[in-house]
Order: sequence, then C-alpha cells, then structure tokens
Amino acid sequence: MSLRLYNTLSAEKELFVPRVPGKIGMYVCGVTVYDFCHVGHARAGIVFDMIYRYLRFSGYDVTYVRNYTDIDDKIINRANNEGCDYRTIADRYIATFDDDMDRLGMLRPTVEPKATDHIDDIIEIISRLIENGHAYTVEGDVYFSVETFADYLKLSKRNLDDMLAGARVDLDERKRNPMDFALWKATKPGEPWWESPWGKGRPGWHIECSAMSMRFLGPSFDIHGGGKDLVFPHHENEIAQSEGANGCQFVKYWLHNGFVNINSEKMSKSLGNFFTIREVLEIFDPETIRFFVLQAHYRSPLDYSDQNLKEAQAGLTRIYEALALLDDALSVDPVSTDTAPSAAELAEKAAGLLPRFKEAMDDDFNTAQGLGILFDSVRTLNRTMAEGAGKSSASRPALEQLKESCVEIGNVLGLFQTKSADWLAAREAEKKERLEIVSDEIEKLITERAEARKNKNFKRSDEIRDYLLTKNIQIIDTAEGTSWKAK
RNA sequence: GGCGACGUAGCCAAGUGGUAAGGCAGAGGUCUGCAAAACCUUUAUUCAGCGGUUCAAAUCCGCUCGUCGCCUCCA
Repeated sequence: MSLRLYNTLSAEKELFVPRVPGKIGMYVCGVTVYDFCHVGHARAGIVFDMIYRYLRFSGYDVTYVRNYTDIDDKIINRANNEGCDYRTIADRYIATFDDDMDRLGMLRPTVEPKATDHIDDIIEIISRLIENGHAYTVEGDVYFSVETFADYLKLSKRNLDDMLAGARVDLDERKRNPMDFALWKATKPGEPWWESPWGKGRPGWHIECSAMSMRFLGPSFDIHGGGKDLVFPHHENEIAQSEGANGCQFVKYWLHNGFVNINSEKMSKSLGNFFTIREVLEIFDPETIRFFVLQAHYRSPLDYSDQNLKEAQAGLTRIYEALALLDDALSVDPVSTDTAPSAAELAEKAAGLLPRFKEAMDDDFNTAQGLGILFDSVRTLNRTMAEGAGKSSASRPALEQLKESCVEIGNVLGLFQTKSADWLAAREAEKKERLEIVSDEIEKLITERAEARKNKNFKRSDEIRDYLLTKNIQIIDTAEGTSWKAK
C-alpha cells in the first residue's frame, strides 16, 4: 500500500509520487503575525505537523517550509493603533505563535522564513513578471494581469466571468481587469517601505509565498498546504505568480485542511467567534487538543465545543490508561507461563496494529480511522490484561510489540509523548485543583469509613462514600486499601 | 446571484459499489458488603427525503429539503 492523497488541483485522491524519489519539498502557509492565534490556526498547524511526521515516518527526506507573513495591512494598522513600529507587532506575534506551536507539541519546520527577509527575492520575481508581460506598473503599484495567465482559477475551479458577475471586488479604474491583484504596493505616508525599481513600497499579499517557496524549494515542488480558505485567492494567485515567472508547474499536490466551526459556523477573526490557543490551553492539555483535531479527518469540518473537548479528553484518557497498564506489566518480570484465553487475539492485534494504522494513514492521512484501529487494540489489551496476561511470560512478546507500535503511532500523531502515569497524574491533579474539599478532610473521612466497614457498619460507610461523591470524590476500595480520585 | 462542500445512532465520527469501524453517553451482567475501575453483552434492517442505474448503493445519477463554505482579510 502506498500513500494516496486528495489533491485540490485535480479534486481527487491521487497516488503520491514525489518529484525526486525519497525526497519531498513541502510548503505550508503560516500566519500573518498581527494577533494571537486561535483554534483554527491550531488545527492547521496540527494537521500539517501530523503530515510532516507521517511523511518522515514513511521514510522520506522532507524539507518543510512554513512562513511568517510579517508585512501586511493588518500588521501596519495594529502598529498605528498602538503607536509603534510594524516590526514590534510582527516580532511580538511571531514569538507568541512559536510559543503556541511549541506548547501544542509541533515539530519545528525545516525552515521558517519571514517575508521581510526576502524582499530582494520578491522584487526579482516581480521584475520577471513585468518582463514577460504578466504584470504591469501603475503609479508605483505593480499588478498581476490575470488575463495573461490562461490557467488562472484552475485550483478553485471558477471562471473569471462568474467571479466578475458576483462583483464584490473593488473597481479600480487603473487595473486592466478588476481581478488583477497587487504584487507591489506603492508606499503611503506612515507605512514601512523598501526601495524597488518601481519606487518605494512594499510587497502585496501572495507574492511572499511564491518568493519564499522558490528560495527554499525551487520553482517546482511536491506539496503545498494551508487552510481551505486560502484556495482562493491566495493559492490561486501564488500559482499565477510562480508559474507565470518560471514557466513550469509550481506545485504537484495541493492539500487543504477544513475549518474549525463554532455551532456549525467557521471560527474566524471577523465573526469574532474564536478561542485563542492560549485560552484553550488554560483548560485542556495540549494532547487533548491534538487528539480532538486528529479524531476527525483533516478535510472535514470540526465543531469546537467544551463538550467535544471533554469527550476527546475522555477518549485520550482511555488510551493512556491502557498504556499505563502496559507499562506496569512490562516493568516487572512475569510470574507465570499461563496462556490467557484471548492471547491469540492479542498477538494478532499487536502484530496487525502498525500495518493497519499505516494503511489508514496512507489513505489521505485518515487519522480518525487510525485512532479507531488503536482503540480496537486497546479493547483487546484490556481484556487480556483482565485475564492475567500481564503476569504471564507467554504474552510478553505481544505486549512488547503493542508497546512499540503505540510509541510509533504516538510519534506520528504527536500523542503519548508523556509517560502514561505522569499524564494521568497530571489530569488527576487538575481535577483535584477544582475540588471544594481539602484532602485532610477526605483522609479523615476515609479513615472513619474504614473503621465503620471493619465493624460492618455499612450504613455509615455508605453515607461517607455518598457524601464524598457529592463532592466529586470517588472512593476506590482495593485489596491494598482505600484510595480516592477526583471525578 | 455564481461556484462548491456536507447531511451516517442521544452526541462526536470512519466508511466512495458487496451488505454499517471507533470514541463519548446509556442499559443489563461479571467483580464488589455496596460502589468505582476493568471486562462481557447490548444500543442505526439502516446511512436527510424521494426517484433512478445495478445481481448488489450510505457509497453512482437526478430532484427536493436542510446546513455550511468560497466569491472581501482569513488556517
């Protein structure tokens, strides 16, 4: 089985064949750094981090480029509002972006270029576009002439006439076609600027990605990714610029992730219905957020809600509990040679886990199915453990294989990066922080209950248990004694 | 108005021609003094609706209804 992925350009799943065997160039649109990132940005980051990890796991040598767009109208506006330099704003939000991504457990891309470090590259591409007739200058601005590029709109599959009929574009008399877009903008008072052959100005949106991808990956490369909302105009325009300048295919495979929704509506800055990554990290741990994102296919919409995050945490906890069971069993020597009734099934699940996971991932990165397969193994593991497999030398090879496979899967998904016992303890500690009862009192009541149970005073012991339950304390009786945990 | 996507159990969610994964929640059972956890069993004759193609459709085609997205900055 080899990797197949959905290519926005062809609108179908295609067999993935890299341009150079064994090597992959991948460019993903980062963010415009003018504010904190929200959960929608987190999804895009997590999805492409997962893709990056899986491609590497599959044996490819991947060059992963993700840019910062650090010059743009919004950054300038914000700087003006705060009375500071655009650089101050850009640097501040580059730092918060990095921090958010690190906390979410993202691997750093191979290169993270900034648009303003590539002004020369941008100018060079624009010059070429003017030379070969794809662009024209007007009063210090430079526009791309969409009518000169026959393939324009091939990615978003529209046509110019329909787009114009909708007519929400600004009518600028200086443009040859209303759909022409800016490659270079002449400077206005109070704006940062760079020298160019067309006078002082700054790059338009879109051109920086053509410049940076070309610089680090060449004129033609394998994978370009981003959110669905970038298909038009951003990626469409990148194609026009890059193919117009280089005369060769820009990108072989276009990948686009679906949105995060709130009540079925797209989470977005303009609607104001967003939660920032740091807000959500106050409530949920990073892996819960990753798990939540990866439980859906990357192209599907994903509804964000407190309830859905809680369910994700419950699901992830189930896996971590199984991993803890596995860790405990493997940390001590086996004491029997008995074969558990389900031992054969466990061996089969252990051997099949990784191949089945790969098969799911090879089908357009189907992490939802991959996690389903993992849960399937978890159920079998729990059963055999309940049958005593953990103590038996007969089950060791299967348990070890299962453990190794889980580690590999975790490395691909960016999950299970914490020792199972520590992760569970951390969740437990979070719950305890929310309790309205001090542990001294709990301990006192547990002691009293133990006394009552010894005297067969079950009425009193049940009273204590039920009282603690109203305080979200769950009593757990074991052969070793009584413990408790927060619900 | 143009273009496009989606609609699978109480909720979330896989499944693109061969007879409905998985998670959460729920019910019954094993265990327990009673509980909890874990395990076992169970929860969609059915995939928005209606027609059509086919030996066979959640999967393909058409229509209807509903939701959302892009067309303006947006992951």
